[in-house]
Amino acid sequence: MTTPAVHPTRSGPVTRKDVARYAGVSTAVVSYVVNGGPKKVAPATEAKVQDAIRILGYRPNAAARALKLGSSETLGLVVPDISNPFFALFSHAVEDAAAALGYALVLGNSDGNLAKERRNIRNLAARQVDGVLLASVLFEPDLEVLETAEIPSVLLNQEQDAPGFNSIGVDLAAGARIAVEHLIGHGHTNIGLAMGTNVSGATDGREVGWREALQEAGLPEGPIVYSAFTRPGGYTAGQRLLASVNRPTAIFATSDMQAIGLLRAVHEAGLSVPGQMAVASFDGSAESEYSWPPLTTVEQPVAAMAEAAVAALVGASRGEKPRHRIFPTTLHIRQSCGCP
Amino acid sequence: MTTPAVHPTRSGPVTRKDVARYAGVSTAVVSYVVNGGPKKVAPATEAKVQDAIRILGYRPNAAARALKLGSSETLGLVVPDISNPFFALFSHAVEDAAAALGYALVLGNSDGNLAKERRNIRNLAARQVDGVLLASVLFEPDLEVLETAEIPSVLLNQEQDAPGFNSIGVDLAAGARIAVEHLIGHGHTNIGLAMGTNVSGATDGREVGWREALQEAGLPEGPIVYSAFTRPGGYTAGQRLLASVNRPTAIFATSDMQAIGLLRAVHEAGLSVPGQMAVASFDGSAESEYSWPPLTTVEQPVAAMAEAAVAALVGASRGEKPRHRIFPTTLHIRQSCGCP
DNA sequence: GTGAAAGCGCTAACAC
DNA sequence: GTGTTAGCGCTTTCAC
Repeated sequence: MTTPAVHPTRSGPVTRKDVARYAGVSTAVVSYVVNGGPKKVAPATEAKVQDAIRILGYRPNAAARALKLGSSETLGLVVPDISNPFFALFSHAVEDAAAALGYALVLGNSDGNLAKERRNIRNLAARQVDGVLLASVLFEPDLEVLETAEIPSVLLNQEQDAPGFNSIGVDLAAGARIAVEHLIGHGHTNIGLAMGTNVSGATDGREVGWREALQEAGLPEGPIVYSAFTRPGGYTAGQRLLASVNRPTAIFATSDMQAIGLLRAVHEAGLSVPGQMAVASFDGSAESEYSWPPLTTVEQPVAAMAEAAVAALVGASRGEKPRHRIFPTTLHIRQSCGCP
Repeated sequence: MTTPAVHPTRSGPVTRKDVARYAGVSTAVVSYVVNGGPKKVAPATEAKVQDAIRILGYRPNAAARALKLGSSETLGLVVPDISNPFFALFSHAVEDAAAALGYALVLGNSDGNLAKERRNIRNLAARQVDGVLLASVLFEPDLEVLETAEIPSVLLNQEQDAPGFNSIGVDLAAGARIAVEHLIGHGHTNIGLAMGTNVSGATDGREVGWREALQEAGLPEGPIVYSAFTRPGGYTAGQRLLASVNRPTAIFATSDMQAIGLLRAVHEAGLSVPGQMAVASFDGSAESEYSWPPLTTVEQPVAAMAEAAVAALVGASRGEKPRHRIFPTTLHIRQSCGCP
């Protein structure tokens, strides 16, 4: 319980000037106290100012500060869809990392729509955000908007290096490989792939990893089905995979959401998981732990990536060079693969 | 493909002054063009200005505008946890509604922590957001922070009216009632409740609705288990409900996430759903559609609520009175209840 | 240790 | 239809 703030009788918000007058000091001193610098203030004066601030209920005006300083202490995050659990998790981690550094986070959804993505970026730039984190709807993002926006940025979910840009991603191929190798370890010889589709035509690292693991084990390629990185996408992928002429006994899905959809298709077909169909997936979202059966999944180090992304942005305003960072994944073993 | 912007040779960002000089007009005219008012501009002049803007790559400085206007055209959203699918969905809807009105959305997670919730609100207030949407960690939110912040606000997930505040909620009791009535319609006479817990002690409307439906049907109350509104919470609730002396044949869970956790507990116990245990839940999140079996759930009109919340905030700055709005829910019938 | 004042980029009232 | 200008609240240099 703190003493309730007594509001000033005069109208309008309390400014630094009011505080100065009340405390009997200049506005500069109020600034020194509020910001802890750049000048020292006598303890007695400081106390007076603090009192005035509390009594008047003064809150600094961030817009004025942003105007003066040229920095809004705000970061922008543009994702295809915040209600995708992976991006929701990521957003949370980004918000944590940003808040720890005193930055607020402005959120924008692009809904898988390039025009909307661009609009979001431009909007953020106009709002003087100090940096933007972009999970593009494109596999190879449209760097021009970012360039003309002249704003520090980090490309998220980015496996390939984009020179001149900060980027962050996971080692998709390595992650897929450990998952598929694990499935192979369970004795499967026909392992299908439920591959999510990108807007671009480039081959996703997860497809590469799946293929590599199979090759190294001297196994033939199982059936591949391409569909969206979503629950419905996984559902139809599952249906098609189950209908394929050489039906696999195990499937690697490139996202947890696809795996969830796939699980539904498998259950509907009356097959048991992992008995008649083993499944492994990618992302490590919370949802994967409570599916039936719980999913064996390749976990992305979301918190670490978010921290690195925010750090890169904050570093960029200090003149640090853009760089490309790839994070390792870890296999989270649960029951869908056949482990007890 | 648009003509690439030619950047000015001089350093620093382009201001309205640069545009004015380049176009050979005054800064006022640039403002009139950019804002489409308040004065009319001759078509020829307007064209010149537009050209200058494009050529110089001018972007208005939102901080300056916010300072001048006293409005940042930004809304704040504080939720317990954006990675909770329900809040993720809600956030998306809020962002859509805000963007449609030209507002950006600043996101804050309170992580179920009251101190953090308060810090978020104060932070948003300092940033001159035009309003905050608060999904409090408390059942009866701490209105003092909001009051002293002197900022328009809407309380989300708020069943009860908080005089002087905008609030929005769903009719929890009615929603629970239709779900439980549906379960009763399937012939169940022993229906348990997996009730999520609030920080406050007030009785949740969903508990009321469950009880009412049972009473009206002349049925005895089934077992109740209280636990968190989460997947793990639902999981332990499920385990306890299954272990109860008079094990129910159907359970109503107060959130989809609880139901997902509950489903896992039921599956682990080797019971079939809905055969040996029927389930219905609350929220209508995307996850509920792809559980096994798909959940019969009470859907909240998230988009409508988000729009209303944003409208209330924008209305508040125009002097509209705060009001309390309750939205109806709809039962989404899938298979977990026993329907084919 | 403290204060006066310039100026960040923008809007809009007012003058022409 | 266009231009001039005061001032939004803040930071910080420079003088005291």
